Amino acid sequence: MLDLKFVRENIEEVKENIKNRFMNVDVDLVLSLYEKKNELLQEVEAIRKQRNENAAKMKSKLTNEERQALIEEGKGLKDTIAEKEATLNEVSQKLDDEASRIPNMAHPDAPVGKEDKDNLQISQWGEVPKFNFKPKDHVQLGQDLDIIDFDTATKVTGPKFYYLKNQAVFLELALIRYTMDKLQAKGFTPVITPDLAKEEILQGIGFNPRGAESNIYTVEDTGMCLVGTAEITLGGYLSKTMVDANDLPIKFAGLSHCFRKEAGAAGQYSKGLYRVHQFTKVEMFVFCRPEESDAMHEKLREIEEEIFQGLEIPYRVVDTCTGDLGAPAYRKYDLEAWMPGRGESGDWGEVTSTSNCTDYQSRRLGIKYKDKETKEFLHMLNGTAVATSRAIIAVMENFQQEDGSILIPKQLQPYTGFDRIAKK
RNA sequence: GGAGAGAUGUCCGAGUGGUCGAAGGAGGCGGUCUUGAAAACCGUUGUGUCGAGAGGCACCAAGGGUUCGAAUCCCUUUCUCUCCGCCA
Repeated sequence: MLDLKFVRENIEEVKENIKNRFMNVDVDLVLSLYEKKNELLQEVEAIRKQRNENAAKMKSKLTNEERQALIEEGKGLKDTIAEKEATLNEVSQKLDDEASRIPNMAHPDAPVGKEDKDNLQISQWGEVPKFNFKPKDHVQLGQDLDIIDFDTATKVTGPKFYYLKNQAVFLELALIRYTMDKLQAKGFTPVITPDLAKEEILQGIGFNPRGAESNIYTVEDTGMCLVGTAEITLGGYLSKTMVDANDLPIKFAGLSHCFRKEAGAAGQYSKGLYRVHQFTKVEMFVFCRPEESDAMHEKLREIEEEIFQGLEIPYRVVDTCTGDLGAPAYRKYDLEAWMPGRGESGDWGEVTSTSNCTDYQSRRLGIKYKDKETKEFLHMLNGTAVATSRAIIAVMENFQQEDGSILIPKQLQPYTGFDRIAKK
């Protein structure tokens, strides 16, 4: 969440930012609650002071009457404090609810716009493949080669689940290992994270675990949720800690499953593996000094590009518009890979996304860094290294051959142990 | 899962319900001494929050409770250690 002092001093900028993001938050309500909370806080503290003074008086020798009088007075103070505190808690809770709905400020260069068509393409890499046959989509390929089974998953679990079989298993494992090796070489600490996390961590990261619009599965009676991304467990890793500035930047490469409800999402553009309830992802996560975060964000984007270049998959990079930024993001880049089976005759489909969330998450999670002069909230960034489901789509569809087989990108072959997936 | 012990500041470690934001030591920082260093000595050394400021309030694993008053008493939870059981 934003610093409320900042909100108080930059009311118009905050409102403008909310408008640019096409969100609806009542900033004036937040400010009036903030003011009210501070008033109540001061009242409560003034009475607590009286209580402390009253208690201090009783340290000295007193007559019974004097003592009794003080005790009576103390009892009265105690009741008053209890009442005031109850109101204070109520107001604080309301304030917290409202304030956490205010999104992060956006980078001044982030394009202003409402939806994905307003995103700004900033580069493109690779050649869109031209087939001298009609390319299949990955659903067809997966079925023909017996490597992905949606129908059985629907029977056993439900729609938007899948079994990977045969070589697809090794393709997924290869993508993970290929990515982990690259990231480890770049100084990221490899991590396999839990797939569940507490609600408070979700909220700190900026996810809303509750409500109809939530994309998150909650596990009944446990206070936990299935994570939608390792961003949650990696960001939560340092919650409530003070980091030594010399240890920054801290870089994690986290492998986890990702679970998303994806309610209502269906249709041609989300078919097959594209939008599923469970997938596997290697996520990059960085904690750094505020002054480093812009450069670090560019670095994460470059790493994502390097990974897809290594896979020889054509992609373009877009600078996400304000309306399409998640609430915690200050700026976001997406890589969209070419997917020959998408839409009528192929289309770009998002495969990675990297966000600089500045101190929006660290403030809520309580993650600071310290050096000689400073103790401040640090900046947190995340980026997809590889979401295996979508990477598998890109590999299958781009590398398909006329005979229905699929070639494996060169850099992946040492990890798969085979260079082609063909019909048995 | 069962039985027991414990959790205090950067670390070690004391703490009878009121004089405890917390003894003492170590470490850090500043200084005296020294050609320099060590030793010795002196001083200083938590965080958060509200407030323009003065200053206040909160925090002794976390959350509740008892009390005029809780680091100290009671309950719950978490974690650590020892022993037993179970287990991939």
